[in-house]
Amino acid sequence: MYREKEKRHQAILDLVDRTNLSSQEILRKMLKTIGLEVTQATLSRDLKELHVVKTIGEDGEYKYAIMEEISGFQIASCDISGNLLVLHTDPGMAQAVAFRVDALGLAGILGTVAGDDTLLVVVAEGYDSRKVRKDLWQGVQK
Amino acid sequence: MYREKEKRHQAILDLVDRTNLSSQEILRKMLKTIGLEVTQATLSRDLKELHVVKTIGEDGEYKYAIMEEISGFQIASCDISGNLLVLHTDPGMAQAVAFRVDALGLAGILGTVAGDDTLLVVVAEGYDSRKVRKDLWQGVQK
DNA sequence: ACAATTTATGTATATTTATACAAAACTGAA
DNA sequence: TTCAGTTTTGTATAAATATACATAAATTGT
Repeated sequence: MYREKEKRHQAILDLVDRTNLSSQEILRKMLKTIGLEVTQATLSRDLKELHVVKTIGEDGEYKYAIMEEISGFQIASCDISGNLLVLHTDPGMAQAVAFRVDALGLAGILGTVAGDDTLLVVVAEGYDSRKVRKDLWQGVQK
Repeated sequence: MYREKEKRHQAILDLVDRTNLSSQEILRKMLKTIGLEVTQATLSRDLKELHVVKTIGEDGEYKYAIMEEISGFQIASCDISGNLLVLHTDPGMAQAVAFRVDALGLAGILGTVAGDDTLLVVVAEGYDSRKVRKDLWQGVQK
């Protein structure tokens, strides 16, 4: 069941990113439609872990959003080793950062694997890791 | 009484910035100690206006904080006219930005006056407005 | 495989936050 | 000043969120 949580976390980040969620109850229903059934209590805990917060949108309405630091500032370092980028993040933030990186859809990135505070980014063959890092960094800054 | 609200908003931003507020009730009590008595309901509305959100701190505990965009991203423009900087912000954000600017404590800045979405920054004599703008911008990013 | 430990989740509920509504305070114009 | 319109606030309460506690599931070490 440990995998369920991860999957759900991904789905949550995804939904938070793409839609305007105004309450955990709505999020719960959305998750239900994709076969992920949990209670509001669990979502409260998930959101806390994921650093997703209830913000005020441009329209003045409440809306859940990923905390801004995630998109850039919470990356502590980004080193290169061959065709791998090794990113260190604040504790527990690797998943969220990975999500952001994936969302960039950079051609030079084959995929990511995230642990708790470390993240591996696999650079595609024929791409310069240094260049990819630069693109990643730029893209991730908002 | 219109002035009370402004004063309170300043105080709120100040407290949010300096202390770890975990609930509106605590904020209410703090404000009370400095002679500002309002109900939780009013604070809920204040925080919405000020774009102050309940985030998760580094220690994993809940904590109110000014939304990050405020510190930089919500500045739409920053023009120079003589010894004045004229900043335009998103609607209702001028106060919050002014607070941030004041907090920088830059020697080249005499003071700020904020409306709703516009903010005047008075540059001290003997300082280059262009340089001050640069410092302000830099300081406000983060 | 088993026991011990850790992690995840639901249930029930406490706590916290948002808001409908009414009243009060303020504003601008005549 | 007085009136009409606007804004702010409190009260009461609805709505939303967090968590104590119990249990189940997963993990670890043997």
